[in-house]
Amino acid sequence: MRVSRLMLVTLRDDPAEAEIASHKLLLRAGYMRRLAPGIFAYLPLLWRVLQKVSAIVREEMAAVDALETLLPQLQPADLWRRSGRWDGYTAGEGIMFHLVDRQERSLGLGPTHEEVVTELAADLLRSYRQLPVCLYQIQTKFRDEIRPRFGLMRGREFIMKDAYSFHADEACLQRTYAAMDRAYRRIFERCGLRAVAVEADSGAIGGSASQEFMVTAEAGEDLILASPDGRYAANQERAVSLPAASVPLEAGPCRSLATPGQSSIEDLCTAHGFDPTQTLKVLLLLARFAAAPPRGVLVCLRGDQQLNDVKLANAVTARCSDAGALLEIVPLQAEHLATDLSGDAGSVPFGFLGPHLEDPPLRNGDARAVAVPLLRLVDASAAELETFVCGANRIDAHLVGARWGELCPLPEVVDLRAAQPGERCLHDPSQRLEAARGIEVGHIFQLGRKYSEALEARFTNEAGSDEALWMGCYGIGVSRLAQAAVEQHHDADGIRWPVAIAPYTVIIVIASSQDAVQVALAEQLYGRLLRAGIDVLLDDRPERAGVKFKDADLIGIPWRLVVGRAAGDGKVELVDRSGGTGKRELTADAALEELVQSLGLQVASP
RNA sequence: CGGGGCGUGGCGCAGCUUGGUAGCGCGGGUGCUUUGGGAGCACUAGGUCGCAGGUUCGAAUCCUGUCGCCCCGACCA
Repeated sequence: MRVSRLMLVTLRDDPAEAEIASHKLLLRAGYMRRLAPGIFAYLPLLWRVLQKVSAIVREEMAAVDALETLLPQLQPADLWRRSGRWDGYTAGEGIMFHLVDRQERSLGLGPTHEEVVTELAADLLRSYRQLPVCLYQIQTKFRDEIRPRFGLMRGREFIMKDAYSFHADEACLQRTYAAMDRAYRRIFERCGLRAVAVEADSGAIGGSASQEFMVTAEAGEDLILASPDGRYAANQERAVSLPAASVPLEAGPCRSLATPGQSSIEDLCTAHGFDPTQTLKVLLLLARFAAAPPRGVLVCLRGDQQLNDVKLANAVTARCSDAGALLEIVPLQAEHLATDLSGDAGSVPFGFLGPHLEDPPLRNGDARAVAVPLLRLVDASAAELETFVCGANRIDAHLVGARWGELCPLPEVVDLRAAQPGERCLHDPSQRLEAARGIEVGHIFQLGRKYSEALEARFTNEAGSDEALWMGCYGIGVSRLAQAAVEQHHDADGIRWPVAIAPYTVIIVIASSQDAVQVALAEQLYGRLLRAGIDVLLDDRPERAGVKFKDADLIGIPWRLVVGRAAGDGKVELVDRSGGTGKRELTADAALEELVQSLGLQVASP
């Protein structure tokens, strides 16, 4: 391709709309344009990158016998109602774009395809003899993100590869899951990305095991915690660790302590010389559901620990399975008691809560007081305390030396604390978690039978009886991956694409387009590279050399061939954009030979 | 949705405090010169200052409302 015909528009200044390097560069270098928040036009250069990524994905999917397909993006609401996800995906902070058609039918614009593909499986898969199968597609997904950000990092319309596998039993699912894990590692490696696999929360997709693939980059939205020995890595949402040991509280009977105005752990410890690890943090929260009234949740953590919202949401969801989708969990405020629970706002001593807080007495319609049970959970860090300091459930008072069992029964113990960098690992307490930031570019799940049971996707097993399919699903954010690559591969001058996903592999720069000798040699090289099957750009624009060098650096073509002063002697310069071999003057043939060889191709004769 | 910031030629910005009818850099076009790291000179096209009200003799500037965009939080490939 000739640059003069490429519709290349590069910008000298950083666009005001972009914050992070990759977003700025993709805009500046003419790869994309924003149409609306989270909605982008992929310009020809970027489309080539996306095609190259897709080609690698297709090869690796083929290698694990996945079948490419293309599923509908307009999806009937009924299908989503049957899986139980319609409300969660459309109401409240749901992310599904949805609409009503002229026949008054509700439709959603596909944010993901578990429902559609499971419906297909229910129709097509009847016998264990057909299993396992894996379908995938590379397609635009629509998600009404609460806050689109950073260009392609979090778009409302983006390209995703999503794959779904179906199995006769869990062991088979696990084999495919493992094969996908390996395929994903190959994909990211072939794309030239440094990526790490981490244990992950399954989120709204559901299912059991899941693993994310993170491209490490400072601009990443996720925090990864990993052990130095490489044996453990997890998203902080999911990560587990050993908290620091607590400082034992001096022995003695449980006593009351006046703590006027000391409603925070910090105030309490400062005033009385307690260590935060000796205290109990008691949080009163309100969980809202799609299909049930709100419910109060009482959570106990050790005073120095932080609540992990994701773990809590999972715990609440698991214990309120008939309440419909969990919409949100918010700190319970005094006004909630009256408005959401019809309770008495004065009855809860906020700031001085203890685990023995009674269920809030509520006024029913007939004015009789009824106690609505709180969902009570305790984190292991708090459950392990022999004695502790906690709120007395009276304003301006705490208890010192309280014990589980004496004060109140120990609530259900659940892991609810946020692991932090520097904490000891479970698998080897001599290892301490290290933090890194990452961009999630892939996520694989063992879904189990969640969708197949809901949508009655059943098959006949070897024994002749009917059973629900086992499922897995596997996603890669193709457009996000492209931007993540830029985030990981750029310098002060512009993008430095890995060769495998660069829009073009080589750019021939004619230093002086007025020089007939240079033009002739450049054209000859251009033809030979084209014939060798190399993706080559010829910068034939009547610009000064400096402009072309700047643009070549900015758009990030891995190899630059400069046809300049030495063209008369048949010599050119070969420049490696990643800086590997620097700038060298070679004969045209030698340069071509080297290029072709480094790219593993056959040289074409003049 | 809550908190913060910003809307001025295609892009990046100044002007607004203290109202007087719009400016700089880049980019576009034409010509001459230049020609290996975003050239110089000259000429030129292009903006009802997000929108709507209001105050005023007069509004980019002051007031009210409204819309849009960006950043921080909930969301996720």
